[in-house]
Amino acid sequence: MRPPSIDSSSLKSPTHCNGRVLSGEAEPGNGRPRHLSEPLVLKQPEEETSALQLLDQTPLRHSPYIPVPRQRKLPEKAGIDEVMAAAVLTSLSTSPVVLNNPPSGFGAETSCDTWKEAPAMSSSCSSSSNNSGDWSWDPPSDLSTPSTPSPPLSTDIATGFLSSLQSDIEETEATHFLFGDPIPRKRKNSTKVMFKCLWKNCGKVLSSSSGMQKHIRTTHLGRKADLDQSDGEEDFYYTELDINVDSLTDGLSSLTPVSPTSSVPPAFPILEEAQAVPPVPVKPEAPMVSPLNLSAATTILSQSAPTSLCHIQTDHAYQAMGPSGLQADLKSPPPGMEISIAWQQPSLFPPPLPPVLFKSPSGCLTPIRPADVGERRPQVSPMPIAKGHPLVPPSMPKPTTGTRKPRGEAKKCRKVYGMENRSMWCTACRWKKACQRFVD
DNA sequence: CGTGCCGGGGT
DNA sequence: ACCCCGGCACG
Ligand SMILES: [Zn+2]
Repeated sequence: MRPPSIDSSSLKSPTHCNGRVLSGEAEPGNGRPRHLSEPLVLKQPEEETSALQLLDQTPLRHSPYIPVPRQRKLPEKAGIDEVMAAAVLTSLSTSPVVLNNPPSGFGAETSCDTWKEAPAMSSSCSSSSNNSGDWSWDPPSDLSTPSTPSPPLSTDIATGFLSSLQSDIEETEATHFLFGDPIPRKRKNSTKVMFKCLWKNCGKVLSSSSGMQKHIRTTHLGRKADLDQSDGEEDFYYTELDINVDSLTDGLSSLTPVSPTSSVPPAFPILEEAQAVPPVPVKPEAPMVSPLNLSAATTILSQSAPTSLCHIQTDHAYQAMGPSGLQADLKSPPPGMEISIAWQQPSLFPPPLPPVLFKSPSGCLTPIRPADVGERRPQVSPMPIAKGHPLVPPSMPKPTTGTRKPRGEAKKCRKVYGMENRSMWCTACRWKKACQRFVD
């Protein structure tokens, strides 16, 4: 259509004379990451090393025992539990603090976000080759958080959600690792749900969760029978079984692997009204039953590690992805050695700000983005399908004021380097995308 | 009004 | 895939 003018085309020469003229002062003439051969590059190893050291400080060797329900032993392998705990602990300690929840810390909402960001998170946590996101924080071959396979555990994790959305980080975690996603919910078919008691020598099976809870409460926890309140603690002691009435699959139903086709991302039916286990089950008369107190601990645990157990965030996936392979070292870390953080910067870097670890207002370090609650403004509708109800038409819908996007408060490349040095920005910033270097 | 970045567009 | 920018929410 438009007759191309020679001028413009020549100016725009896509080959190497990129159009970015401004900010050319400090630049050799063009290309942004063109300083590979500069002596500065030598500095890189050092930075890296220090970073590594920093990491090393984590209590990796002796996991100090975690305040975990002692009674809470599942049918088998306490060993795995330990491993799990260790893993969790490790992750936790590696990432100093992850709970930096802005004002609105809601249950359902949170999980909603979780699912959304979950993929990204898991990718940087344990997954190996999952670059689903456009510019997901590309995780180097990161091998930590061994997704310990645990048959029985997984069984109940598959459904654990239904009972308590935030029952236990362990389970939730495992779920995420196993599926890398939200979990499809349950069979839509003619599947009957049963609840099986996991207590030591009790294989009781009931058809209602409330019944099961009651059973556990009274029979195993030795609680008052009349007490209707459930602490959510019971959830740990029973599991849910899907009995396929249709094809009579029977058996254990095991978990139904998420089918790629029907992932139904948004549908997160967590409506724990049945026993609305509050975040802090501080019932007015809680005796001092040991197993119960744990519930508190558990809760805390799950809070302190909300969805994001990642550690260290390598910088921009963008430039790192470059064919030049700047991140050579994260290729194959020596066996036994995990965490091979290799944050790098193409080159020159009179760092106005150290790129790893950022501290949040609360004074804690925030290694990686919380994988949720951080952004996403149009998340809205904590409650799905609000079927046309003449009542309360414009009540909940608080588009702007209600659902405010916190927007991280860390200075990003733009501000740090300024418009002048735009070439120093991380790729994401240059493209007006979520900053990768100074992630919240 | 600057900043951060989503969504969408161009190549 | 790379790159850019309109436009908007947030401060
Ligand atoms: Zn940036």
